[in-house]
Amino acid sequence: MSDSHKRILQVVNAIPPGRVATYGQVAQLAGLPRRARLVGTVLANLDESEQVPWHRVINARGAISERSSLGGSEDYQRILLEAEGIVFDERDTIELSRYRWKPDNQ
DNA sequence: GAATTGACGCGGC
DNA sequence: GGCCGCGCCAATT
Repeated sequence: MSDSHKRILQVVNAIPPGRVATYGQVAQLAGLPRRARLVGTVLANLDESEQVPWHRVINARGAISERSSLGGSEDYQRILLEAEGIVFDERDTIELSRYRWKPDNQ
């Protein structure tokens, strides 16, 4: 496991419930500016035993990017987020200005 | 080891 | 935020 991977997982793991973070944000917090895509690959290859709240990581538009291989539960991520109090609008997006995680204030 | 692909971001139009 | 193109890095083929 690379150090970059560990830092990414650490950041994702630090996202408080009821808040979300974009890939770019996670990448930057992990010390990897503009490596949003890397965050995606790492999460895609996540091991089951990692126990990371990957559902709190979304794309820059505030929408959910689903995995290549859907395990049948396509809306699993959305369900988890709604369970934390996050509301989706008609376009299946959330208000980033309201739910985005702010590391400074948490 | 080169080419391809992939949970993306950002600047332009 | 809709679509297009470019950039970036790792895993896969």
